[in-house]
Amino acid sequence: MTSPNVASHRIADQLRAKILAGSWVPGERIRQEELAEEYQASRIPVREALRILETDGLVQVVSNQGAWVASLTRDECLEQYEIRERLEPLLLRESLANLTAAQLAKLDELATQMQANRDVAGFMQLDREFHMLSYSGAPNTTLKEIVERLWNTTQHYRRAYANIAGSPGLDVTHLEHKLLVEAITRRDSEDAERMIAGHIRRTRLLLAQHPEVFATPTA
Amino acid sequence: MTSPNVASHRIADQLRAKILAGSWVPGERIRQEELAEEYQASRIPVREALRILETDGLVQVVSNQGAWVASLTRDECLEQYEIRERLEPLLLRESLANLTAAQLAKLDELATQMQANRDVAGFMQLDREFHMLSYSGAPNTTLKEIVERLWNTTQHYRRAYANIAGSPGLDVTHLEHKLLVEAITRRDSEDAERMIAGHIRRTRLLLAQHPEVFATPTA
DNA sequence: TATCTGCAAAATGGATACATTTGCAAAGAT
DNA sequence: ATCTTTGCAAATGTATCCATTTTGCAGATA
Repeated sequence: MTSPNVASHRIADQLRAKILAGSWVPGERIRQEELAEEYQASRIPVREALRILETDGLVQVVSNQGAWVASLTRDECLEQYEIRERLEPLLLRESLANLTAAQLAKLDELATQMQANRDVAGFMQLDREFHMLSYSGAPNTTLKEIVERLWNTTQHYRRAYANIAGSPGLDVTHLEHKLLVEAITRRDSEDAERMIAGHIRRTRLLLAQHPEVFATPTA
Repeated sequence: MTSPNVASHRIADQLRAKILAGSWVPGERIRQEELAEEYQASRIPVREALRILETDGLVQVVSNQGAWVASLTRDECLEQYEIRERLEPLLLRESLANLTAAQLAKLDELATQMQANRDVAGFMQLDREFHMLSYSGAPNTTLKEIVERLWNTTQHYRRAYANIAGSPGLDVTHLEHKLLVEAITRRDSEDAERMIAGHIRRTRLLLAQHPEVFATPTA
């Protein structure tokens, strides 16, 4: 429950958006006073916000040392993709039957938009909206939260890869999206499960081939 | 990284232990001032502690209303068991090859101890130690964290069921533990995966038959 | 009797000030 | 020259005080 009239939530929301958008990158130090000044508040709500974002998996807080934008090693990132390969098929299966015709149409529209879109920021947003919409029929609260958290923590590396691959590199991805929509529209849960697992798996294998995505900027 | 010389962590650690031990039950209101007085601190570190425990899934915090010990509906609890059915086999597989002979011996010893043990509190502790040890060979940090979180949030309902079932009701559980140890000792990952998935699944189906476990005490 | 209104008590949210810890840099010793 | 120690500056951790929100009850009204 995120209420915008509470400072800690406002700060958390804005910082979350900035991290997901890539304005803050993994490993970057977060100073409490800096944020406090930026958002015209004291350090107390800033600290609350950092804890909230820690729950989201976007920030790491260490006692007496401070906070950093959460970062993953290559192995950790690949591990999270393996987890997604196990969980998202389950989530999609639970969602499938409850998606409305309007939602199915919107899924197809999003897949088409993504294909036409040329910039990475647009792709990131549409891709996320597409997949989350495909899960929106599921009543599973915990599973949704876990999956969303995994999307959060891997978002930066997905973008880094998209930047490297470029638009032509995403052609297969767009095809997969179309096939996924088709399976979902047929309400074919087995096929849909296979598609989403394969979709995630292919991305994992591609990411594994690009260690430069996980290189630390400096240090 | 939990450092005991920071008040917020001390409070979080002790409250976590109390919740896991069952001294605080799901749905119970947590008042900041109460905790502050109990632990001889101001409300600031208490608030931090509540956020930390929220990350653990043990506490739910709502703006301007307060904090409660996290509680699950029947459906949510069963959902978490389904998630465990997908994730713990993966975790066990990753762990299997790296377990030492000494750890295998300890696993068998724990299974035997559990069988001999007659009180529920002892069972809860030994059972948790047993399964966590079986996963200790895995390098997967995120997966371990997710699984541990799921154990935390479902702990109360597992205990409630153990109390209802009583010692004789756990006979099959003990047998499953022995079979699991055997499969692990043979380094048979396929068999071990099947065993752990079935073990979790059976508990889920038993829990599903006991709605009284999820009854809210009052209100 | 049931419902609504409004005030007061209690609990949470936040700001300021102070305490403690950490890390780095410069000085000293081996 | 390298390693250790010491001390200071910067950042985090906590306490106290005040503001805001919520909640529950008392009283009025239909």
